[in-house]
Amino acid sequence: MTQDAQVVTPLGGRCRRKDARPGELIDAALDVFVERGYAAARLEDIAQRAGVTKGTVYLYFTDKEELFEAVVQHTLGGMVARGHLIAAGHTGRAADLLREILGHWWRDIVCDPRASALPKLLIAEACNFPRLARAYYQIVIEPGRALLRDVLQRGIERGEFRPVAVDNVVQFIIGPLVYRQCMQHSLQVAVPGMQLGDGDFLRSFEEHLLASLAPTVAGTVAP
Amino acid sequence: MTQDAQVVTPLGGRCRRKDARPGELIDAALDVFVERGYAAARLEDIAQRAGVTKGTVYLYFTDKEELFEAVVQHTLGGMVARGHLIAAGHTGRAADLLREILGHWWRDIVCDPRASALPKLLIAEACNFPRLARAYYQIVIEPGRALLRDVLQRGIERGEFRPVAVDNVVQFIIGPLVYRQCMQHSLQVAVPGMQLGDGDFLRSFEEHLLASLAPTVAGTVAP
Amino acid sequence: MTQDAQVVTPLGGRCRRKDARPGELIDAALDVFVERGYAAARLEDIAQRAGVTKGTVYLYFTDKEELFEAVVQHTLGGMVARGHLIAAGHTGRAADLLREILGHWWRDIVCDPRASALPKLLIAEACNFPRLARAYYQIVIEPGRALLRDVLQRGIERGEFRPVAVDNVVQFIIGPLVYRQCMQHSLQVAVPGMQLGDGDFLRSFEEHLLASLAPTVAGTVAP
Amino acid sequence: MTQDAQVVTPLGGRCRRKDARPGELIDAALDVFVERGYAAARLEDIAQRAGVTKGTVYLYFTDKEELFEAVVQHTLGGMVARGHLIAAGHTGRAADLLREILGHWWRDIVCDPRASALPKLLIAEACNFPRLARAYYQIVIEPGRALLRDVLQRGIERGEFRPVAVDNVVQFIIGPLVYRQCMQHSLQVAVPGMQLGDGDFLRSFEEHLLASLAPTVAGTVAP
DNA sequence: AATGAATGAGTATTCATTCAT
DNA sequence: AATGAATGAATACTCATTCAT
Repeated sequence: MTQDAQVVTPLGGRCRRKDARPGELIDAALDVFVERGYAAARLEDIAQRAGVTKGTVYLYFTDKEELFEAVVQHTLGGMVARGHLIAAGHTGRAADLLREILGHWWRDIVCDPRASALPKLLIAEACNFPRLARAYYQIVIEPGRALLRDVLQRGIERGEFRPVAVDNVVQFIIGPLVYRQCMQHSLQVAVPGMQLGDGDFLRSFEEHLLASLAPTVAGTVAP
Repeated sequence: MTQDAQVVTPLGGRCRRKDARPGELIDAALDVFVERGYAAARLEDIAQRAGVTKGTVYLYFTDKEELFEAVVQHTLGGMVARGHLIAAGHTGRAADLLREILGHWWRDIVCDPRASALPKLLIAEACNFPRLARAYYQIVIEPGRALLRDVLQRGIERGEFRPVAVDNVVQFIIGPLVYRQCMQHSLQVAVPGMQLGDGDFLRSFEEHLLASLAPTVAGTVAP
Repeated sequence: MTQDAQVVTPLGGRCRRKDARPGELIDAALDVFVERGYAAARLEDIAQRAGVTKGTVYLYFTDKEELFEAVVQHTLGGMVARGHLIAAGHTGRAADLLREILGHWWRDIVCDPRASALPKLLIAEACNFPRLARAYYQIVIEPGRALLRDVLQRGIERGEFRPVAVDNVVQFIIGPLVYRQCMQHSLQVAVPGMQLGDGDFLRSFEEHLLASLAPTVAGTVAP
Repeated sequence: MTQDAQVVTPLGGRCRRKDARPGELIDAALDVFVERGYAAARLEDIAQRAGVTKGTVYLYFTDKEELFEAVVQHTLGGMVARGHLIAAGHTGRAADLLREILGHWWRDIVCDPRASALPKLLIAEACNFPRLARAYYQIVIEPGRALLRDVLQRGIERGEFRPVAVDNVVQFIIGPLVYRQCMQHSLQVAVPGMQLGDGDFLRSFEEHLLASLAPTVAGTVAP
């Protein structure tokens, strides 16, 4: 009853009640899982970061595994929609679309300290959480690839890009960005001076990709 | 001959193999670390797979952590050194040198089901074992980057490559390969049908890089 | 009343006794340490004797060593303090004060089968637990010596005692009592018939000390 | 065969052969047992200090317990004989005999870093090695007490000492010296600045005892 | 006689999970 | 709904002991 004071939040904002708890726990858990990895993450740390005690976690999640899965599922949701919307509404040049998609990836995910952390988690735990791995594959990876495949194919069909092995090039696009995300949340934390390229990474990367995709006048590329 | 007497142990039980043991333990440890992850790997399992008991591990390594370091050092330490040798002895075109280095990386690491697993391990555990992360950085990452930087710079100086932001391009080279290695040991294990590109990945990648690096006749690249 | 609800636990199982637990654990630990010695004392035995399980010990003490320190502090910490209080409030003859202090030592420590066991423990483990040894020195030994030093000095200044080498005589006072305590918990346990003097030890000891400290008419003491 | 070089020692002294081994091991073991206590003493350290390897210890002693018992038995031997010889041959004043005995105890045992260490060991381990405790009692303690008892009784009979409770006074003589020996090998090792009296301990002690034993002219001792 | 590689039982410590309040 | 005291299974590490050489 005395607690009701909390429900009436002075700022009129979101009040701390049981409805908010799962989200707060998921938030806190994401942080800790990312920092420590699944095995080393302690329920007590997660609870503390969410401002509750260990026991409370079990009111919302049956065990650590379920919490982990909820964290991933919840964080995954926001990562997909945008790309498809962008592609669907785009009518201009394929290069511009590619740039736009990369720009969004960069700003919304790579630069977001929370969103950028998921790949590391999934790479580390996929074998122990195959169900999660499959969800991630279906929700993030396959749609993401399809998106990039479409862009490349569109560009090739229009003669904007040279004909390349689309599925492979998709990996060349995904690889450097995911690699960077992983490093941000692993080695770079442990090795203080470590750099991940020399500034303006996104611009460099766009240029790199478009240079590679540019149609050649003659077959001058590779011997 | 003298060695054979030791290797072919008549009795399955205790046998003296002081010279061979560290290697056998490192081998077994690599397997178990890759399968289970560092934290979940039990010293007893590692020992058992090496055909010894727990205690024996501590005759050769002071720690679980030291064993892990030995695994990394032993598995990848030599690889980068070999790359530098190749580069040092190379006098031909930078593109050929790049191809040669990528070929070695591909065949000796990416295609080796054990060596290819280490980046995933390191990414997963770097935050919890900073000492290990720093060792990996010094043994593998920094030398590897330096190697690729040299190749690129050599190509640019000779006019074989266009002038690019070297440190970034190094990441574009490393990214797709490490990403592939990570996938091989995580999602691909959990998602049966998952593909990592459509065949001839290495050839595609070489072509992709060289196309991007090729000097442009005019500024035709990107607006 | 509110406390009683906790103390009388209806179910033998889990009950919350946060306030009482540390004391119960210290009690149990003293027993086990005395019986087995520090190294041979198993945390599990201590826990069991306190009616809890292993894990519970770690809710209250970070370490076996810290538990040991708590045992020493709790068992002897108050005793010396009491001695100082007695000395501070004493205005009569030094001999009487000395008798009073010895009486307390005798009744509260030598005759307490648990408190009397600590010197033996400390003597046995000091080399392996220097931190503990230093704590014991500061909590028990140095204050105890200071107390006796004061009494002797007071007696000498007042002419009640002859002038003696105070620091040495302090050892002559401590020695027989600590020696007796050690024997009670070692040889006397193993050698059934062993005697530690012939009754009325305390009275004898007081007389012995006061006879030695008595001022001499002439220098008749030693040739 | 090449080893024979060891047998022919250049200095003509005691050569290292199997006959000497047990003694060397006992020597080394005494050191380590005293430093660490029985439980914390590692067979490997003992072996190393004796210049052999762990396995060798088991050629001479069936296990750690037997080695410990051998150490104590062996060291005990030297501690008894002298005192009795002195007493047997003494015809002068009891005080002089007491002084002589204390002097020998002081110089041969208290000041000998090896011999002085036994009491600590036995006090610490008597409960776990009752057989040893009984041996120590019979070989050292009881004869030692008897010796002191005789001296005191002789002094009392001759009127050199006042009539005291002999068995108690024996403890007052033994206590400070044994206490000192224990401290030398325990707290004093761990607490660097610790002092055990202020110099000339032996002289002080003799004086202290003789002052206490001196016959009183009148009943001036204690009320 | 000596070695030292190998063993494996034993224990302090951690942490996910439970449940009385 | 929330707490936090209590649990107990799990594991890294130590060291006395064995035995093939």
